[in-house]
Amino acid sequence: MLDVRRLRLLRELAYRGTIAAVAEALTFTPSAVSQQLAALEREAGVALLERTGRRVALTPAGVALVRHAEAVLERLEQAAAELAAARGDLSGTVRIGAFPTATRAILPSALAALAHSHQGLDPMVDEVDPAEVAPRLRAGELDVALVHEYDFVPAEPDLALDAVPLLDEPMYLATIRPVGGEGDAARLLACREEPWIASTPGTLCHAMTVRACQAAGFSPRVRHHIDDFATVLAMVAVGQGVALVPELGAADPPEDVTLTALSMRRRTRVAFRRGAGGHPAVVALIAALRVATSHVRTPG
Amino acid sequence: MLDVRRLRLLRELAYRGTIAAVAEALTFTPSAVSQQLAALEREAGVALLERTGRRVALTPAGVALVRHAEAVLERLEQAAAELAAARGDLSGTVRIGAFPTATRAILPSALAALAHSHQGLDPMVDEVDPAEVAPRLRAGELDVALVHEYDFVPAEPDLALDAVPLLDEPMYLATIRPVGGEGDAARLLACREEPWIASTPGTLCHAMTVRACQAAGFSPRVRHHIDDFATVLAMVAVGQGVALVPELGAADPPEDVTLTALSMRRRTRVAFRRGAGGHPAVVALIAALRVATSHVRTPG
DNA sequence: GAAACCGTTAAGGTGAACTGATGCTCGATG
DNA sequence: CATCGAGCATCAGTTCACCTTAACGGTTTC
Repeated sequence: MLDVRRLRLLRELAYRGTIAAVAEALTFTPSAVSQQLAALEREAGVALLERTGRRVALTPAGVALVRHAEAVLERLEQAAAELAAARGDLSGTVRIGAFPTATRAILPSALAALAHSHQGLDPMVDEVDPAEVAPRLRAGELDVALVHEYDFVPAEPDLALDAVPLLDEPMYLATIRPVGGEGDAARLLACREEPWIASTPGTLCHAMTVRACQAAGFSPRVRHHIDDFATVLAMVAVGQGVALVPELGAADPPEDVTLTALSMRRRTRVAFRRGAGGHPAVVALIAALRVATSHVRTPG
Repeated sequence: MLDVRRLRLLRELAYRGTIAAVAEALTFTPSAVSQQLAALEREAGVALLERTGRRVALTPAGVALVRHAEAVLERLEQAAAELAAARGDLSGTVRIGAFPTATRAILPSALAALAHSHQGLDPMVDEVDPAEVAPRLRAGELDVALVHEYDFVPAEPDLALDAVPLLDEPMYLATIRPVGGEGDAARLLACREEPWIASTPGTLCHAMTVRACQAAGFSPRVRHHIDDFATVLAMVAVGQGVALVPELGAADPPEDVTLTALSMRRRTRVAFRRGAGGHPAVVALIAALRVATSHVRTPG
């Protein structure tokens, strides 16, 4: 019988591309991963890995096997979720991953709601880099994660993960003076000469600002890199530049700031391992998130 | 992550009902099975087994978990089948289980066809007790098996196994003198005073004869217990009794024997582990069986 | 009431799997 | 072209999980 632990290594290899990365993700040494994959290959009787240069790639047979691995792992996840539901007590730790912006804007009230509805549940928040969310969910280091998806910055689908929509907010253009024009492009173009305030380079929010401006036909001159939208608005208020902020980041804006609604939107989703959607802790957390965001949520 | 090997033990327990039987089926000691199931239960956090007297029974949570185990094992079987197909060479051993009657009547020509079409394949036949077919298929000791199903003796469905129909033959009443009457019941009743020749008690074929007569309204007086239908016909020919034989057992009957076709039938199916239907060796063997039985097969 | 059966527990041995070290190949860099 | 680093494979050593043996307690049956 094929060893599921080894299949898990193979799946991880399909996502990460190198044995070293797999080893780091699952806290093994590369040696162990190499040995186990070699054993899997021997057992399979077919070449699953192809040594190309100093990397390894999956053969077609390897890719096919990964699909089966996904299915098996999903079903095991379902089984675990059902056991947790049968356990009933709903205690234990839920590990939540979130970007800094989501942490500040959504999680506090969600955790309050969760504490109220499920006292036994012990939430544990990890602020994680967006790129690390998917791997850490797969590896079981996180149970649920909040992920954003902007127009112009689509999230790539992950076969091992599932997600449900949570928020769908409009984006606002934050300026000092009212902005004229019709349509997103015209309004952004009206600010092409202004200095811009964006998030830290490398983040989704940063890419969102840059790409939106590029779609309007210009490259923004980014003066400040600030992640917290409240701070961003404060900077806008004192004339340091203009910025794009989502509705959740634009609550209670400074008086001097003008917010112009755009048609572009930010969608927030709750991601979890495929199969874990029935896990009572996941269900409870999603419910709490919905409660916490019910005043913002717009029908998507 | 739930351990699939342990889930396999749990599934086997669902079928067999005692830990000792599971241990024997999978060639472990009862101690090992007990320990592993205890570990699974600890891991699950829910009671999966209920100690009732000197036996154990599955709790509802245990039953639910078994369903997941079935699904996982089926998918692993599929993966293995796909790997075998990718391997392509189609070598190795196929273990075939069959009742004695099937062995004699079908397998020789099927194996000849297989040897012709797939030289690399190494068939290995095991004559097995009907009751042992399902467990040994599940345990991986057999890859395919021929199973019979008579009217009055339906086979019980097995969630872990799959099967395709192979044969659907009429049954014959073998006598010395022509039998009058219309309908199966009338014809059998005409022989109610005759001595009967049936198979060994405990076999399906034995049950078939007894139940058919009971359905006709009498209990047959069984004088001889003989499994081989050719021998049965020879006994009928010398006046030792009457018998029910399937078409495959009635090829080339002795001159003195009268065969009266009945409406009751015997269906033969090829069983294999769920998920293994795509395994090239299974595909090849089924094809060979169809070739070997094509002269008998009636549209079912 | 004895015997057979079944499941659990404790103790001990074995093998699988992981770590750490070493060597090799490939690719990038100056 | 030489050097360096990244990445994978292999080998030896160790640890730990799992299985077996042995012994015990409870239950059913004759």
